[in-house]
Amino acid sequence: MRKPREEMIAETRAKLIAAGRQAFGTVGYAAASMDDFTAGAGLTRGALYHHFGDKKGLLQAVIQQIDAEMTLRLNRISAAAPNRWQGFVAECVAYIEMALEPEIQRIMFRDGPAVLGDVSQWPTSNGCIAALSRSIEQLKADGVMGDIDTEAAARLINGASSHAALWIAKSDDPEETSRRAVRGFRTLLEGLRVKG
Amino acid sequence: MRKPREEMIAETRAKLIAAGRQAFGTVGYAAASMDDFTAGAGLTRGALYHHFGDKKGLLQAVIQQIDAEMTLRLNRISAAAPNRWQGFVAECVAYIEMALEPEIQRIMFRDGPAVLGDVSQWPTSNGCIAALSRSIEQLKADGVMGDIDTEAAARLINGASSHAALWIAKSDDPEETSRRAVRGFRTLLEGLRVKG
DNA sequence: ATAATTACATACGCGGCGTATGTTGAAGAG
DNA sequence: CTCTTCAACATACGCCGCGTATGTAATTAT
Repeated sequence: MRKPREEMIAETRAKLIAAGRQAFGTVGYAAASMDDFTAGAGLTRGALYHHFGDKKGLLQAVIQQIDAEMTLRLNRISAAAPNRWQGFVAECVAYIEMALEPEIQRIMFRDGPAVLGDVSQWPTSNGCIAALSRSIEQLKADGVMGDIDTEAAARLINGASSHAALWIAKSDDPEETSRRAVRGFRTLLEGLRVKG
Repeated sequence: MRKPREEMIAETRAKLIAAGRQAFGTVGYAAASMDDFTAGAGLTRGALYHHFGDKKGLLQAVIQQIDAEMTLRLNRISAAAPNRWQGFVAECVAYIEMALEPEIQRIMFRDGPAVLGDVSQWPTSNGCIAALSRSIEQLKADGVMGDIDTEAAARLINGASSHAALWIAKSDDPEETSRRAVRGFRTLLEGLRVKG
């Protein structure tokens, strides 16, 4: 073997991130015992502190990983749409629906902001905001969307989406609530569209 | 004195809520030591557990108090506007600006949801959502706002507002960012208005 | 070959939380 | 008026989790 060393290290890091992600996503950040989930990965807290500095550092790494996955999914969805506007709407709807997944919801929309502050401000993990901004910029260039500050629009839409997801997830009838939220959201977006 | 007993009890409760509110609003919920801030109020953790059950119970009481204050402020603002639509917009803008206040931001938009789950779902502290919903309902009845699910609209707007506030608060130039956010927000609301 | 650094594990102390157990003073019964 | 009872707290104790300091084995550098 050429580089067993670096591979082992990368593997250790990956194990810790996976273990933390699992724990944070289920019991939540505060209730996740470092002793417990590192032991579950066959390691100790020593490894965690060595690689990530502290508990927050691991959370940051987990968020970065999830954000990358979300960004990839969003890009694929918008690319698959027949035109830019529909791609944009699909992207937003997908964002709401992703926020329904318990792991994403808990880590990205709850504990993340609470522990690290506004996550979208972190330069390492603003992939989703950036993806939304790109879509909006293109729509404005195409004349499909009216005059609105790009970043402001991206953040307002981001906020509406994540809150909508929380609303859906906590409701008694998530399916029905999801339909209501998505319909309202489409109406909201339609208001930004230039009428032809 | 007629009822010194109940007054003392209410005073104790008020002291605990005030102390917790101060601590939660500055150092945050997780870092707030119950021993410390109860001692600051001349009490002990025993009083806290007696009245509120646990730390989360106190947070809930604090949130309820703040929510009542916010609701009152929002109602006054919308009532002071020349017409319903302007009152509604002013209400939304005020909501953004309230979310700029550190105490409100920290407790209502960060630690609250992280610890208790979606706060707007709590029957005791959904005053702001209810206020928004009432305004929207009236606008729809007046024919000023188009067809959109009332609660969905309220929650989407609520989410956009709170996220906008986070964005503003964390930015390098809050004044400028605030202007951008409010402008974008007005554009967003304008899209929901029935054109005449 | 030895020195130095990396990648972890182990050990220790501290602080915070929850509970179990007092203690005091006020309300109600006789 | 006295005794009982219960509410409104304070005190005491133990557990758990975090952070750090230290130890150790393996790899790399010289």
